[in-house]
Amino acid sequence: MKLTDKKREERNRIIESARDVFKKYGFKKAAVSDIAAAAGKAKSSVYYYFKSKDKIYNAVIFSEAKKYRYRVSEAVKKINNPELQLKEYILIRLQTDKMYSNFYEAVHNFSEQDKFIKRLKQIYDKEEFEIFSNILENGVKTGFFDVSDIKYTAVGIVTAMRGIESVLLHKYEDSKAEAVIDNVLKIILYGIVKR
Amino acid sequence: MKLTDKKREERNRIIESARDVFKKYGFKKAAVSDIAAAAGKAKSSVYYYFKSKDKIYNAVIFSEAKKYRYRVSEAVKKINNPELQLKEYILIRLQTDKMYSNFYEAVHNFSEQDKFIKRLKQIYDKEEFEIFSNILENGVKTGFFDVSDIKYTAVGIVTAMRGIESVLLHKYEDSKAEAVIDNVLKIILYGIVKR
DNA sequence: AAACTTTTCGACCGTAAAAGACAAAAAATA
DNA sequence: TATTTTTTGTCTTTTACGGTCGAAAAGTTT
Repeated sequence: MKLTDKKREERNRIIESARDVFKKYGFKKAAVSDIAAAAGKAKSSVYYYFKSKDKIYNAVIFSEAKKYRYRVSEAVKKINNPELQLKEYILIRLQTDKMYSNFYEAVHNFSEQDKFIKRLKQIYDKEEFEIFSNILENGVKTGFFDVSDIKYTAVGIVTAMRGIESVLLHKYEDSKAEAVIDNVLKIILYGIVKR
Repeated sequence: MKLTDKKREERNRIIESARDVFKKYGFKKAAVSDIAAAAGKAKSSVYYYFKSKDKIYNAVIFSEAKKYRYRVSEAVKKINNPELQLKEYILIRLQTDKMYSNFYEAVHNFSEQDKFIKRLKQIYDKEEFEIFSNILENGVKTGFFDVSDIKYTAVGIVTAMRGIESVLLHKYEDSKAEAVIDNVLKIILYGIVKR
C-alpha cells in the first residue's frame, strides 16, 4: 500500500475527526466506530487507512505535537528577546494544555504500566524539551542567559513548570493563573539572567 | 433497607461523583465502575445504594433539578418586578444549560425511543414549567401581566425559548446570545404587559 | 466477646459492544 | 472491459459492562 496524495489527504481527514473524538471521550472510551462516524465513513474504511486504534491515536498525537511546535516556533520567531520568548512559550503551553486537557489526559495522567502510553509520553516529552532547549540555547548564544548545562536545565525547569501548571489548571481561573506564571517566571529569570 | 442519616449522606456523595462522571462522558459511556472509582468505592458498594445505573442517573437528575430550581427561586425572590424576574429566569436557564450541556445531552437530544430517557424528560420539563408558571402567575397577581391561560402560555413560551436557546448555544458567543435573548424578551413582554 | 447488623468488596456471569479481519461490492482509472 | 483502488457489510474474537452473590470487614448491641 503506497501513499498517494489522495490517500494522505483522506488519512488526514480521519486524523482530524479522530482528534475531536479522542478529545471528547479520551482514548479508552472513544470507539473506532465513533471516529468512523465522525469522518463520515464505515469503520472498516478507517481500518483501510490505519492498522489499529493505537496507530490512529499515535497519528493524532504526532499531528497535534507538530501543530503545537509550529505555533510556538512561529510565535517565538517574532520575538528576539529570550526573556519574552520564554514567557511566550510558557503561555502558549498553558493555553494549549487547557484547550486539549481532556485529550491529553492520556499523555499526562494515564496509569503508568501501559507501554503504549509510555511511548507516547516519551515522544511528547521530547518535543517539549527540544523547544525549550532551543529557547535556552538561543538565550545563551545571544548572551541573555547563563546556563551551564542546557539539557539538564531544560529538564528541570520543564518538569517544575508542569507541576505548577497542573495545579493552576484545576484550581485557578485564567487571570490568576497568568499572574502566578508571571511571578514564577520572574524568579526563574532572575536566577538565570546575567548580572 | 431503611434510610439512616449516614446512608443518605453516602448516597449523596455517590450522586455527586456520578454527576461529574455523567457530565464528562454522558449516560452511555459512563460506566458504573467509573462512578464507583470517582466515589472511592468498589462497584458493588455502589449497587448497595442504588439498584441500577438508571436509578443513579435518575437521582442525579433530580438532585440537579432541585439545585437549579433553588437557584432560580432564590434569584427571583430578590426581585419584585415580574419583568425582571422573567429576564433573570431565562438568563439563569441559559447559563445552567451551557454549564451542563454535555451532561444534559441525555435529556435534550437522546434517541427518541428510549422510554427511560423519555420519563426523565417529562420530569425535567415539569420542573421547568412550574418555575415559569409561578413567575407568570405572580406577574398576573401583581397586575403586571395579562395572561388568560397560564398553563398553555407557559408551555408555549418555554418551548419557544428552548428552540431559540439551542440555536444560540451552538452558534453565538455569550454576549451576542444575551443580546438576542434581550430582544426576544422585549417582544414577549410587550405582547403581554398591560397597557 | 459473642451474636447480630450494616457496609464493603472481590469474584463471577451473561450479554453487549468493542477491535479487528476479510471478502465481496462499488468506484475510479486505465 | 479489465484492473486497481477504495468502501463497506459481515464475521470472529476479545474486552468491557451491568448486575448478582456470598463472604469478609467494620460497626452495634446485648
